[in-house]
Amino acid sequence: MKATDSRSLHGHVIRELGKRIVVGDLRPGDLLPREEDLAESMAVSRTALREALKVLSAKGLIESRPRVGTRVRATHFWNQLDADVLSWRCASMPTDDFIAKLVEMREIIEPAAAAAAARRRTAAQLAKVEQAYRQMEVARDSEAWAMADLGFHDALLQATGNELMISLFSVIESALGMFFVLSAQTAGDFSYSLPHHLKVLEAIRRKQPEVARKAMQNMIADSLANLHRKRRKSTRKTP
Amino acid sequence: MKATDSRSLHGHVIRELGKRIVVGDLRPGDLLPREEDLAESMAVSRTALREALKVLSAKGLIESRPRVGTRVRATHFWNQLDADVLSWRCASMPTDDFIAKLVEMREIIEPAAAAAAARRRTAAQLAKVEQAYRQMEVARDSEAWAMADLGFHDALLQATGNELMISLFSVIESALGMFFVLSAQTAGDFSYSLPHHLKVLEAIRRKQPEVARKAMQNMIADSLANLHRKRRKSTRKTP
DNA sequence: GCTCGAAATTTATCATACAAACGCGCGGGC
DNA sequence: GCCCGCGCGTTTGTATGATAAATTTCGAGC
Repeated sequence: MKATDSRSLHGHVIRELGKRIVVGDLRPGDLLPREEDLAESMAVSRTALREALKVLSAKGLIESRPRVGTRVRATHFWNQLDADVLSWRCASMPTDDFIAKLVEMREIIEPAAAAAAARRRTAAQLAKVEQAYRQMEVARDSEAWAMADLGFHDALLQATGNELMISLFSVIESALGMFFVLSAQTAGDFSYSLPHHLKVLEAIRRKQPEVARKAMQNMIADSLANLHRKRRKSTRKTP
Repeated sequence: MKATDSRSLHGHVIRELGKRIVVGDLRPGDLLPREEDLAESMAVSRTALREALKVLSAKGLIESRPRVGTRVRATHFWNQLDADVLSWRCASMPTDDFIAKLVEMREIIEPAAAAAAARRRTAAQLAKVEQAYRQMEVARDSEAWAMADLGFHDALLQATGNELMISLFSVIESALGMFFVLSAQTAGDFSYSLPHHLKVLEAIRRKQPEVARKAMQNMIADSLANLHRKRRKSTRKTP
């Protein structure tokens, strides 16, 4: 996905205020300073500030009313699935709890996506998945493999033909990508996960939704177990 | 969820332009008129127009660059899960195809949510679900039942403790609500679906994730079958 | 023909002014 | 003494005009 352009001035304001809210520096119910004061304190014009406030308002983070001011809304109003909101949370809140929620979403989507792809894929879409798989087969270094793996999952998502699922997965995946570097998979891994990918591919080719779902579940389970094992072995960052 | 306030001036511009883009009146790649001209054609100041453009930009619908202008982005950049984008699609594109995609998402989320709720619910959260169920039991008119039903699903979602799931469901549900009036369930229905709700509740109480998932799947399947049956009987709006 | 630079156009940002909405307090009526 | 309504002040909403920055385009020079 795309995050708000931080280079532009109001983009910077969006990021700054958005982070402060998501992190909890500004808490729900809190009243922001007057626009004029806030603009001054961030060294931008009121115009630029207001453009930023409008965007944050669209993300459900704040609410402005004449005479009363701008206040932070309750968390249940936030667009939790917004790419920015998600990335701000990821950038600051390294609680395993939140990561677990992201992983849970991934575990829900991907098997369902595999099943949907198996049910509805066109010939062209299947070809794309097959091509991605072949690129995984011939991948030599871990970078090429990571790229091909990404392509496989993307092709699979496209084959579902459901743009809502595609969008959801893309958001979740990019958020997860901020924790687990994609190229973290070392050379030993693909000989490990390649058969899983093959099973998913075969199920999609044969249009067997439930088989595809199960295969994907197995793949995820293995991947997670692998990750945990590695995490335990390597430097433990968890307190 | 909350949609952008249409009463305010820039809110109106957001809705107007957003709809035009989502509907396809303005197609990806199209260049919008200059800000000054566009502002004039919509009878607002350039300030208000720009605030609207910023919001649409945050939703991924458009992209502005100096000297080049503002152009509609490709659909795969759109925040498909944005409440506004979804509602605009619903308000204009009554294709059964899109509804099917929404239903598919719901079918994916709810069983998973039921399972998660069964796995992690606290005592307080269980109490909320039970309370909602009891209100369904005593509901006499269809309006009260619809309200209680909504409460049940909400309590269940809350019990998952995953705000991402809550947000996703809320967005999908409100979009679906634009097609199927919630109170469409007539008196005959709840005696029908109440046992399903009870099974879900029981599974959550006993912390049996897979049982809860299956029960929810059954409930959805019945609900859909019921809907199709009714749709066929009543006036057919489909061409 | 190619390269580099100046110009023109459009968005980005700013400063200022006015309008509208709304809470708050004051004052009058009962 | 208490309630109701009206005016005032504050803050956001909108408008206007000007300037800066970016980037495409076109032309001049080699």
